[in-house]
Amino acid sequence: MSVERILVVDDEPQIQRFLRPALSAAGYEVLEAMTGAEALKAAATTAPDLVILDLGLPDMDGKEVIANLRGWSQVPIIILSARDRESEKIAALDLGADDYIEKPFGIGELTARIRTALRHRVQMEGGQTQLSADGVSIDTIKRVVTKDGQPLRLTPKEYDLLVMLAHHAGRVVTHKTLLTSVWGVAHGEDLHYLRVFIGQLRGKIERDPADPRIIRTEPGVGYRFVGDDG
Amino acid sequence: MSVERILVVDDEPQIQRFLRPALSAAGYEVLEAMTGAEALKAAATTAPDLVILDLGLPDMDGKEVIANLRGWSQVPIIILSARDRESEKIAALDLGADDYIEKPFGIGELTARIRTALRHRVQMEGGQTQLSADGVSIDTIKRVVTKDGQPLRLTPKEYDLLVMLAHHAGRVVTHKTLLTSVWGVAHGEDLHYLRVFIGQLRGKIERDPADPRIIRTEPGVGYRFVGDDG
DNA sequence: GCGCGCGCTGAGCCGTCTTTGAGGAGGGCG
DNA sequence: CGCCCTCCTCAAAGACGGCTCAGCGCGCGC
Repeated sequence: MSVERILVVDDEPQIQRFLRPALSAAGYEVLEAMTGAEALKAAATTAPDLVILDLGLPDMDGKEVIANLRGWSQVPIIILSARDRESEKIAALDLGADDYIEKPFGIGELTARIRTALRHRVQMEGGQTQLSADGVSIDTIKRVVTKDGQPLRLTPKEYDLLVMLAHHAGRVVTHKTLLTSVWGVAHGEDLHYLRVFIGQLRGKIERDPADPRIIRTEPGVGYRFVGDDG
Repeated sequence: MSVERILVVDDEPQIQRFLRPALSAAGYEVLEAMTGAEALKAAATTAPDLVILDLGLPDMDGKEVIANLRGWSQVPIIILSARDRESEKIAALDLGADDYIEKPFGIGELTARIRTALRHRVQMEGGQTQLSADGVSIDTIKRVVTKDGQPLRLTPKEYDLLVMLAHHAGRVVTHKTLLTSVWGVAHGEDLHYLRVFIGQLRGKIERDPADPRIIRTEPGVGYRFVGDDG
């Protein structure tokens, strides 16, 4: 397993200064966000393995952040909060948070709860760097896509879209997940973008774009990348 | 979802007297055990959906119970404890417990954490084999339904309906439950939708749609998904 | 300035899914 | 036996989602 990446969302610098070295020492890579908007953007662009979220953010309610994240991502979320009102806890957990820790807390407990949350995560083949399907192969390290050995010219958006789909090979990726990760959280509803770019991608990678084998449409839900193993 | 069964392991009668009515009121079926040995036996024989475990047991250390359970079961475990030593929490979580709640606690928080833990279980089960019945198998992670190995084309509503029924395999799901979960609360009375779509589903998954084996009609009540195990 | 590649937007067409309606089979009960 | 309630089937409309194409704007290199 490669190093897990944790997004820490907190507007208090002292918390960041406390958590960053502690989590680094525990072997995690730490990403930071100070506001809810930053957090959503970072979650979409960097796809962290876990999110630690302070409920008290300057720009939006932490509960909104949870709800937005859960609209398109299954990433584990651990809430940190100084508020110990039971209704807050219940609301956050029912919105989809995975754990809720009250301040003050010990770093040992936090890392133990992080390990627990990461255990829950459904095992996926995220670390793949080489994928292939029907003559098309993707090398995410070289950032090169070839079809029958010939290199293909893909635009940045086309490439991001293809990689996102390929990382979830065999599974359906919802419209919202694709839009959020490729275009950003602000475009989670712009379905039309997706249709146009899927069309362009198919034109480049499919043998017969009218009968797509690699990128299948799942009506009303999203798209599915079908790899060589089915 | 059928009624989830929760095993409460605690040797203090007042805790049992407190939890039993509270959990029953929240819609769960409560099983009880007073000792670690009883708990392990009960877990093995009744296969509860979740275990609530007090660390302070008379006959053995709660941590042993966790370790033993984890040797053969993935059932979610929530620890209750009056001991708030951080090392206890860390040890329990790293042994495989899913959550750790300190006494005293609110019943609202407990049920919220129960819901969270049960949510995880559904995710994990989805990753496993998933249900099969009479040649039809459903994989909710890939979102694929196959019949005798051949993938089936199901529309979104058909798929939602089938998954809803399969999640409650062996039990009757009422018309109203199906309608509100697939079509939304506004269509809780549109029984006709259900009849049409059940008909379409049977046409696709049953060997003989006129003599349905997988989706049985329960006249006046609802429908029942019958899995391979009965 | 000019051309080009890329991303975004709008319009139109098409196929499928959903909804709706009508008609008929089966079973319980007076 | 005949009525009525529940359930099933079939078919057609309309709505919706999906695909394609054409065009515009922007930034970059020449």
